[in-house]
Amino acid sequence: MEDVAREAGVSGQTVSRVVNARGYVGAATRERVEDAMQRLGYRPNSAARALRSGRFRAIGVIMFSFSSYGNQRTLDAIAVRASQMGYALTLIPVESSARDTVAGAFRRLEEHAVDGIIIVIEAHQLDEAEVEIPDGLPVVLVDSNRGTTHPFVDTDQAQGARLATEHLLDLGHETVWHVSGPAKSYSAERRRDSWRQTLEARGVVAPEPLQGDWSAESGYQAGVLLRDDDGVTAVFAANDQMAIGVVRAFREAGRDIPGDVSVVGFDGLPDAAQLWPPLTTVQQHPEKVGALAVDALLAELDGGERAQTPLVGTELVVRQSSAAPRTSADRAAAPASPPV
Amino acid sequence: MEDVAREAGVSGQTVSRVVNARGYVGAATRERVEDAMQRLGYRPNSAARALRSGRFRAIGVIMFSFSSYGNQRTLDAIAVRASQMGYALTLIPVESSARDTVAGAFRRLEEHAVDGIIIVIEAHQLDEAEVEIPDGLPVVLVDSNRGTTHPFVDTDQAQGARLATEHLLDLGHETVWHVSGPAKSYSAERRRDSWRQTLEARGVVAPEPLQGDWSAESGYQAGVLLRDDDGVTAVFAANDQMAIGVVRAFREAGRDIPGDVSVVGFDGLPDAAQLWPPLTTVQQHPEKVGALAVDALLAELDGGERAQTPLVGTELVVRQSSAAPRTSADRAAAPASPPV
DNA sequence: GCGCCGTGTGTCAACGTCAACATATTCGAT
DNA sequence: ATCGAATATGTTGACGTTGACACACGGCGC
Repeated sequence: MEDVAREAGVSGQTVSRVVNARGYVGAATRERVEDAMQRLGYRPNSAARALRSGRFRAIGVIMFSFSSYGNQRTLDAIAVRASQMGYALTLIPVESSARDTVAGAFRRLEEHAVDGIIIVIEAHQLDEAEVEIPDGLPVVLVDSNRGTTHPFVDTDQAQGARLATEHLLDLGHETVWHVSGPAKSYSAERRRDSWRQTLEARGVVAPEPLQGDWSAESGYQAGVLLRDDDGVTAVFAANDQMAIGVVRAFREAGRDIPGDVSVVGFDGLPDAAQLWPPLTTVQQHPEKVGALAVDALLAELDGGERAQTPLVGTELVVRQSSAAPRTSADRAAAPASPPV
Repeated sequence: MEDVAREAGVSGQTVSRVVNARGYVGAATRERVEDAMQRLGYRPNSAARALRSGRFRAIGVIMFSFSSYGNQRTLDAIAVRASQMGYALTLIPVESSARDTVAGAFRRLEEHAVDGIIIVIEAHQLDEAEVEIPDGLPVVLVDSNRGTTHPFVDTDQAQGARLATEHLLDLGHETVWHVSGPAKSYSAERRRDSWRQTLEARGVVAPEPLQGDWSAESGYQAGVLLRDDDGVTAVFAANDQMAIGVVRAFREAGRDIPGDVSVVGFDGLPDAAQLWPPLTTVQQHPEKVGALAVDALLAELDGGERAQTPLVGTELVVRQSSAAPRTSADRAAAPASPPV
């Protein structure tokens, strides 16, 4: 900065004023300074700026590595929104929920230069990690309901699961089986609870849910358990990947999708439409979740007020993996042939 | 820091020495200081540190938002490795390759506190953006071959494409069709070139490749064009998503995979094994790419030497979407029925 | 007994920026 | 002609940390 000031024949303060467009600067002077900045390739030093102002214009994100597609998209959206708002994003990956790992992430983040933190980790895993969230920094939680102490943003899991379950019931299926996500997952819990409630509201008995771990492999294993039971005609998988595994299991046993069994997923993976058969799924909007999380954090930062954030809605996308169940007459007529 | 010093009855400098474990500090004093830090919840201020030392202990990553699965994984690996090495990661998303967008990303990154930059953007898109990479900062490129000016790290695209093509030829297919990635993509280009060379090395004429854009949808469209030609018995798609689309197209027309047509992908999506049929693919290792990129950058940072980084190898994973072609006898015997 | 080295601690200045204040100039209103 | 407001620029100090240097003390070898 000093060099620029000398080059332009002004004081450092004037350079500062030009850079920040604050206060009065003569037009000619401004031009001279801008010229000098250009020539010398001057870039303001953010460290000094941060030191002076106490603001870093950076947001920290704590997130599991190897995260789900949805979380990756959320991160992406957070990055985009933060960038729009002139904030940088500092990413702190956490490899497991082991307590010291998560705690270590917080420590690193505290030392690093951030004005606030967005945590994209399942609530239960957070609980498990027994992390005390530092109080100096504003925090927003995603995918979590530790809502009493910090604002949180999330998809409306319950609504989505209801849409999926009702869709299958409306098609005429007597009941709907469920392949749920891992026990520790808050989202999985919400989807499972909502599925059960939806069935019960219709006076239908909910079968015992099978538990997966979000992976297609676990969906396949659940499908293997289900496929030998002829009574199973409709399966709601808690995410698209597990739905893929379920489909594979049934197909492998020669049971047709959706002829013999309807399968609905959850997530809205972009490729779900191109699977064979194209997968009926609940479309999430992680990009909205990410943007809302940033907005909520910035609101806390600026105003100090706790932003009230609504849950982000989902939509059912009906494709070809779900259909009305075969009547017993159908079944006799066409044992197991692929549809067009 | 001042408070801690007062609390412990020492000077600020001694506190600094304790924090950084540098220089001589008496055992009793150290303990007193550590105690005081604990009590007061002292955290060193990174801005001041950076200002003083000129080092930020942070790495910037420039990457397209909505990036491919592979790049997401690479980012993840970069984050993990950087974190291990005590570096924070600053993520700068770029929404399009429009010149000012990318240039803007650089500017933001220069202003922000980073010691070096890793760029995860296709080389051609970089070229197009006509970005001059700033010379003050060490830069490592991923997914690119602008190798003359900066070190670069990448998957061995050519080797992978060769594996896939040779696999199909070895199964007995007369030739191999190819659904390539977008024209602007360096990876796509390398995979296509290698596919062609492999065919020519075997004295086989390469059919005209079809061009997709990495999406399953585009793979489907390519598949629609191919499926009516009975001569097509083997397709190598430049990524798994397009392979999914290709499979759907053939299935939709009643042509069996792998009975009538073999399909091989590229990427090693974790769910590829659970597709129906499980997809033969070329397994990449983005986690290695990310780690190497960080290592190369840190080597530049510390030593100033240009790290020599090898290409990261791939492996062919043979699953059930590829098989020997039917002989004409087979074809007459079993027109189009699903395998187990 | 003298000087020297190793150890432990304090003082000072500087990193680059910007808020606060001080100063200088111009111009219109009285 | 004088004053005050608006405009334009300079000076100073402080943000929190740490490197350079200075100082103080005890033990060792000669």
